[in-house]
Amino acid sequence: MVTLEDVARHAGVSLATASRVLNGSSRNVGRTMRERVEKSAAVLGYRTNVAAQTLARGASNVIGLVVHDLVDPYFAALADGAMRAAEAHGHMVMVGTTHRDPEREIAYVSTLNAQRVRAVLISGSRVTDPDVTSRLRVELDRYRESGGRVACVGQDLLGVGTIAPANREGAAELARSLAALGHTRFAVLAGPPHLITAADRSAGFAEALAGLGLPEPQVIHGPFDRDGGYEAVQEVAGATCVFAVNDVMAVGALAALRSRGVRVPDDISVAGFDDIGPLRDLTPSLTTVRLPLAEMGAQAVELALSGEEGDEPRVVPVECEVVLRESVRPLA
Amino acid sequence: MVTLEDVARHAGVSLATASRVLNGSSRNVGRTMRERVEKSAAVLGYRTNVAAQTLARGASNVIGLVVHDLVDPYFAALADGAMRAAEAHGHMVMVGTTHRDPEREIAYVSTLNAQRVRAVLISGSRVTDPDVTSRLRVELDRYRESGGRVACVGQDLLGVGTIAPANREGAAELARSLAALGHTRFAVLAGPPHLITAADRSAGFAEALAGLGLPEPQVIHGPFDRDGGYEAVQEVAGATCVFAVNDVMAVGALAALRSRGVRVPDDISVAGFDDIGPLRDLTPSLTTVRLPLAEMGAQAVELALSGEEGDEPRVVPVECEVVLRESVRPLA
DNA sequence: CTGTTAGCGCCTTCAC
DNA sequence: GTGAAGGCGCTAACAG
Repeated sequence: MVTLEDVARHAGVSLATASRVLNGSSRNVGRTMRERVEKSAAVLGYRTNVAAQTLARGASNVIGLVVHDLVDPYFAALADGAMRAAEAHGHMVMVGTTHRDPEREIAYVSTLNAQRVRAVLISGSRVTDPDVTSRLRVELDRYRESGGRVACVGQDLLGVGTIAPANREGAAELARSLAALGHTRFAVLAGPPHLITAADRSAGFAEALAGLGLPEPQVIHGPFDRDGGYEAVQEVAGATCVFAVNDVMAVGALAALRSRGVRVPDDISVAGFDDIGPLRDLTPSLTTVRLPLAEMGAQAVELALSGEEGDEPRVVPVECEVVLRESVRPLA
Repeated sequence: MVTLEDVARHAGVSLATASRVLNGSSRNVGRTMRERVEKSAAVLGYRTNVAAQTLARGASNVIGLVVHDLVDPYFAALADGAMRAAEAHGHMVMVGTTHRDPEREIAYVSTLNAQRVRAVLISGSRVTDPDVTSRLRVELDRYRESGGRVACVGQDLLGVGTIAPANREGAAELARSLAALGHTRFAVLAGPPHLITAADRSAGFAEALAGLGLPEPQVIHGPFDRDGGYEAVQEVAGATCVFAVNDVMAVGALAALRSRGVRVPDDISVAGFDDIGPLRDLTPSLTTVRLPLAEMGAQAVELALSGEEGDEPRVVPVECEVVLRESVRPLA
């Protein structure tokens, strides 16, 4: 293993000088020495030992990202955006997948703290259980006390900078668009009650309907994934339009309806939420609420990295946009 | 920032003892001291400084994963499998996304080397350009010389342990299955010529047709992504069955056909390759060749971590399985 | 079983 | 502009 010292010796300069030219210091080094060092480094095949650098500097150049499930295109898109932004700052991204277990979210923050990552990004819905939320907060606070930066994508419940999608408003807007098409009887595939994102979308939708004087939607709970949508839609009764609180569930719903010979949108309309890229080519194409996922990931990086140590955490609202597509049709 | 020394002092023991109880050492420590240390650590909120640990141990506990594009479900699934396996070993995963630029693959290996990661996983198709391949090899060799482990998912061209999907055979098998259904005139959406995965699948398909005495397929090159499939399929002329060398391209092809009012499978059959999970609910459901993506990711981790320093690199073949679904229909 | 003591590789003030 | 030297937090011999 080639060390800085090897390079310095080979170049006939001091360790300090070698350090200054090889690892971005603000100090100036003379042309001659600089070139000698660079050449020696190249010849010997020197690679900075980031661990040593991190130890000496007290700050690393990696960003930790905690997601629920990388296979879910929602998080893949978020991660992609975060990685692009991180790279622009010269950082790498370390990913932790909780597979939807909130306890592992806490464990990851601890692990990332141990890694002394530059920043931690928490993404995905918060849960209603105040106990896990507060334990996560404790862990995050501990991390921040030692200089760590944190940002969250989702609900502003952690006392940290947050990229906050307008789930409630987006769902409400969707409800109004759907109602404008003549629908009055709705069903909501609402996901699990303990997931706040799901609950917000469901509530926003219902509130908008109430605001229009329409009857309450039929609310069906279930898992937040494809199979959850598949199962939940079986219980729909009497609705002309189904709102799945995320696109992945909507896909499951479409599959279930198709398998039962129910035509979408002829027999029933379906809408989702998120506007997942890889799902754009579904047939029928899915009416949904678009969230700029990649951007949100990038924003989270910027938010975490920006600002001073003691700043009040900022909350950055993210607007959604209703996208009407084939899976919904106007009611005669 | 609480250090091991703080904990040791607080517990009234030596640094060594504290280290032994807190950071998995094989050495034994007496009940009393052990408990005192654990309590102090908890009270003070101690978190191991992994950078210091890595420096002292000369080995980190993170695994580097290089992918082409995380948003591509192929890589998301691979990454998921790798992360699960890594976690079983107590490792975390750092992801680098090349966005399909081979140069960045090389750069990432260098960066991951600097991080002194425990292992590097290279995934995604190799390219035909011998220059970039050899430069990547040089970088990998440098890393391995300093004790790094490497595994590759794809073609065995890097001189490292490799998880090698049977692209050629899988495509050949698919060709035979399709031919058995009565198809004789095929088109292949072949992706870019420089991507070996694409080339292998295309070649395997053509060879199998030749072996059956069938005419050569129409081969259409283009990008390896959704839009590539969309564009390429427009040039298809006279085929009754189209083979897109990956599922994502097949989705693009389906979209293009639909937009032109061409019905699948009634007017033309379409097949893909990979069996991407989130695409299973497409209509019509996609005939494809299944690859156990998550498993492959996990296998890559095991392969990289296993074996002795100087072992001959192993090549682990991965079999594919043809999955016939609705997008293909027997020819009258 | 427990403590002492060198480093691990690099950064960074402080002199020159 | 350049060099010398202490220290970042932890581990792993080596003694006791």
